[in-house]
Amino acid sequence: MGQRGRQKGSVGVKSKEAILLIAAEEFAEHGFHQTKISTIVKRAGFTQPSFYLYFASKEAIFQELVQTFRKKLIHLTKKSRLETNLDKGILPFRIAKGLSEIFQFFDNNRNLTMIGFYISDEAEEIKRDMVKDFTKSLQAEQLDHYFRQDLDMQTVAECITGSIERLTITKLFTDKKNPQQLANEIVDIYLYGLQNPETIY
Amino acid sequence: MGQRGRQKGSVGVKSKEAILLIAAEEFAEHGFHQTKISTIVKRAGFTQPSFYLYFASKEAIFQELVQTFRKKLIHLTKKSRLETNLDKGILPFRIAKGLSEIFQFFDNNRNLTMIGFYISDEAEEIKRDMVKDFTKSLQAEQLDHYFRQDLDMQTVAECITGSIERLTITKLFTDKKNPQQLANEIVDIYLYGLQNPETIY
Amino acid sequence: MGQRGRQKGSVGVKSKEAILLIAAEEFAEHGFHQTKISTIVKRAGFTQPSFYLYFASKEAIFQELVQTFRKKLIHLTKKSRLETNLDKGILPFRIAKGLSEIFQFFDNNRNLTMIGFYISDEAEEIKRDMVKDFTKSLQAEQLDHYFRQDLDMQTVAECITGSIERLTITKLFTDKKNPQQLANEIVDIYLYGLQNPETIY
Amino acid sequence: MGQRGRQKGSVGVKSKEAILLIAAEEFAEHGFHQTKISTIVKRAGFTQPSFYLYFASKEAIFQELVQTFRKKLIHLTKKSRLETNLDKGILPFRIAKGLSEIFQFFDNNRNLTMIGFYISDEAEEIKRDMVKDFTKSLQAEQLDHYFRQDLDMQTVAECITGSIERLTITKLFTDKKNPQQLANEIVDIYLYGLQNPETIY
DNA sequence: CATGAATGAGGATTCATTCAT
DNA sequence: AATGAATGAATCCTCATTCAT
Repeated sequence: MGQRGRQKGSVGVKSKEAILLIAAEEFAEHGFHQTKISTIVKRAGFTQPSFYLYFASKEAIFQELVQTFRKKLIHLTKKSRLETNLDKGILPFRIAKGLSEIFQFFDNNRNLTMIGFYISDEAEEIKRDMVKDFTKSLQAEQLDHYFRQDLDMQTVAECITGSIERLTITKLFTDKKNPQQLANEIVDIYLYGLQNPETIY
Repeated sequence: MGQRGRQKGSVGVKSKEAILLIAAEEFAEHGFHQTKISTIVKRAGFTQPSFYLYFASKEAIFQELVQTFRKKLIHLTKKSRLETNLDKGILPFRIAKGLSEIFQFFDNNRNLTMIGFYISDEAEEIKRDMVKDFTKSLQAEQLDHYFRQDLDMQTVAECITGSIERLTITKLFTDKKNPQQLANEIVDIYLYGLQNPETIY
Repeated sequence: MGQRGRQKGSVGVKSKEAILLIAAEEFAEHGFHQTKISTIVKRAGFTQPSFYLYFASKEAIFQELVQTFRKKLIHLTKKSRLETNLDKGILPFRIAKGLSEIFQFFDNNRNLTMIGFYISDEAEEIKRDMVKDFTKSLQAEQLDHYFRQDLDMQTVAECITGSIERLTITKLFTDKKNPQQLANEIVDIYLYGLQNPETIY
Repeated sequence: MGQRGRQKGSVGVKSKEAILLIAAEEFAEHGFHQTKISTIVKRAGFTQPSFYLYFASKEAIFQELVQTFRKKLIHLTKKSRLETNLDKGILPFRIAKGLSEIFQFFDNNRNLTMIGFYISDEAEEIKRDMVKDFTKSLQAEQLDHYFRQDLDMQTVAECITGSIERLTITKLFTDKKNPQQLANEIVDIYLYGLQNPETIY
């Protein structure tokens, strides 16, 4: 049991990765319950027992995909923060870059994103982490008086996260807009608001 | 079969509603696949065949709940539009009222909302309708120069919808904020943006 | 789950009993692991799901059989003790009667005995209880000086239990000797020993 | 296939014996069906195919262990008989010695005994042989008038075998009594019986 | 209006065993 | 002498659904 998945040869590694790849497709398209191991395995050119050579259960492979997504996302966040510290660019550009990277990452990992950000039970937790992260950044800028003092930055973070969530599905994954565009638009909307500055009330 | 659902007797109606109520709870909490008819029926104090007296299948009862949600939401939207036309109040207030009513509706119909807005396959379509609706309103105000001319109002509508989606789950259903508060905050954020107006770059 | 097996109608009860009966045969003949639910159910004229209408699992039905055996055996023991107290007959006769009843019970419940006394994991425990019971009786007689003072009555009880175990398989279940005969022989052997009283060393 | 088991190299022999040793442990503890080749092989530090280098199947290795037990037991019996013939000691001592040797053998080969005497299908046959052996000896002594004439010596042999069976499990393998003690007690019980010789009825 | 009883169809998982190297 | 990789063949179990009453 603990032995599972510790193959050393390259053939086994490849088989495992082939299964993971197809599993990601299946889970992304059909969700957890409607995805059948038999289908995954058949598509990968194996028989059912082979699956259990590499994964302990259906839950296990799903978790592996979720964790992969999560780790990559965390890595992205960390990297982003480091760069941010060094970066001397102006604020909107910096924010846009961060968002753009997220969209880019989602775009490059569509199946994984579907699984980790939408389908899995951990999706909520993952988003919570994202919100936490956003909140911290936003609050920092708020302290620096870049942002309005009267806003609840956690609510703002939730809003932005929700916007990302939606735009990813409706614009990014439908190939209607690219990561950069989406990032720019979000920044534009959230930074300056809808109100026409020329209109006076 | 053609007979199904045409019960007129009050006993049957009550039974059906009891089942619907519990089904909503179960679907909302466990999702479609993990909800078992046996559980619903047991909780409602019936036996399995009784279920099929009122609903053609598991899909059917789920659909019935989704449609109930959808109709109510459409009704809300229509009512809102009618009132809006008559309403002569200033814009932010009017928008906030519309949002508040949505949140209020979600709050009053938590299980139904979970099902129709989050769990069902139609959720996407329902949100699309909501986005369409928002887009129309936003574009109207844009034409009236209340809103900035350079914004893609469909994207804005997606953003707002995503924000509602998230805040409903994280703030409304956790009883952290009430409908009015959430509506006000959204309006505040989207209308005026994050940028501190006093800070000049 | 907790509901399983609580059928009220007589048909269900009969079905359950039919399954139990055949299951006893199968388990007795093939042991736990080699007994297949599919076989039991097929022989009983049902399909697999019906099995789970009455029993939670393969383990569950096996346990039910074991417990039935155990309860019956305990009941026998208790009854035997009560009668013993009233009985004023001479000792050997009383012992023989008790043993005879055990053999009779085993003979009347061959499959159940195979399961509870030989196959199940609880067999050891059941025998331990039997040994405990015998030990108590034997020690009582020892205190009354009917039996030799220098014997470890627990060992004697183990010996008798082992003898019963073996004779049941080799003589009783092969129809070579009947319960009464076996009981008498055991009494004769254990009470008076092998040694020829006429031979002097 | 024809090659199997004919290894001459010392490495192979050692590997085979290592596997046999561990297999004995596993079979003794978990029985035939619950013992997994994968476990045996893992514990022995090999991979599954290596197993089939030495044994044709799971049944085969089990049989090998059973046969080892059986041969050793037969050897013991033969030796015992030879010695017996030469032995001029008095009867009870001789019998006790024989029993003691059996218990000693069981004690020295616990796993093998569990397998051959309790778990295997051949256990019955092996016990039958033991009974046959005992019967012959007992009948010889009966002819010599050392034992009572009115006893069915085969039944006695069954009883003794059952007693051995039980005491081995409950007293010997639990380290509560040693081979010599057990042998003496059995002789004492079976030879002289339970009845208090001083009590007259 | 309601139920006791039963099932069709499928899906995850296990394990002994083998092939190619 | 040994192994990485793979599989055939089962087996338990679940759940929506239906039939006869």
